[in-house]
Amino acid sequence: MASNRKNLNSSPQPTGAELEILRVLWDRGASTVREVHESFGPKKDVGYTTTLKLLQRMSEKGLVERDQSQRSHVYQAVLKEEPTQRRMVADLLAKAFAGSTPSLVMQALSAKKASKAELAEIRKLLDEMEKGAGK
Amino acid sequence: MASNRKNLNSSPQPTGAELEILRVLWDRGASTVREVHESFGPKKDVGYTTTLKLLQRMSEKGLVERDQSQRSHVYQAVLKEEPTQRRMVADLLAKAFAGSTPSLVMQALSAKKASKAELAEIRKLLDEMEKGAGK
DNA sequence: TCAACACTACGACAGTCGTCGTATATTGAT
DNA sequence: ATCAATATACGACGACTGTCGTAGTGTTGA
Repeated sequence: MASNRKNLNSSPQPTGAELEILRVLWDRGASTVREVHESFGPKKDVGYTTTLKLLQRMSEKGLVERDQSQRSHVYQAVLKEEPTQRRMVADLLAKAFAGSTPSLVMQALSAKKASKAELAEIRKLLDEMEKGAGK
Repeated sequence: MASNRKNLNSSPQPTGAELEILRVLWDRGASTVREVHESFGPKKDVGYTTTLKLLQRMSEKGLVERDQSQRSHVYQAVLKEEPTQRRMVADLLAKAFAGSTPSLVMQALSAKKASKAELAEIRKLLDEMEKGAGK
């Protein structure tokens, strides 16, 4: 029996709801369930125990880590922001864009028009990229 | 009763497996189940009826359309490639990147290094973008 | 001290996903 | 006419998701 052939080594690709929670954890750092839950504000109208359950399951999966030393457990992200984003964008790139980065960038830009400052930032990225990518 | 509040108007966000099928349909145009199935090749080792079922469900959801006039039904994508890609990248942008397009572009570039030609193509995109986005 | 409150644990549920197995119908060649 | 090959239809299953309800337990202020 060669193992469960499902995750375990290759990171677990967070689901939509999990991602929303990770965003909060990435933005505010280690937080209690209550803090995560409240930072969803009036949008995302969902029960407290839902957030709790999600966090507990994420903990089992190893997406977050929890400190149980206080009465209110404190959770923090295990998955790091950039690598996680990279994995997800790479996945989308492969699955939906047949690997074409320019297509993806194009749709990203047309989906949400970037400010001048952002465009400049991207240009700078390209410069650095080109330097590195000699060939 | 104000409707089911679940899809119906806003397109259904294809799942991973559905996306793989859409890719085939986008690339080769209308195809039979067999054609779709075979174009997965030896990778994606899955039964024929799985592909069939997927296509049937996609048809129910309105993601694809089928022509039953032949014995082998012919399926074609209803969802158009670019708008679908745009929706998905917009979604990822919001959920995982807190709306920062430069971050997304950065991770896209570092996930799969682009060729010089591709970098040039992206640059061109930026030029056009900047022209349009006067402010 | 004790009632109101805050937290976690746990189980449940309906819906979706990807995957098949099996039944049935159609076709084409022998 | 029959048989093997090929299609579709359909139901099922286990896993996973997002969502709660409820029970139990610790905390605290009047």
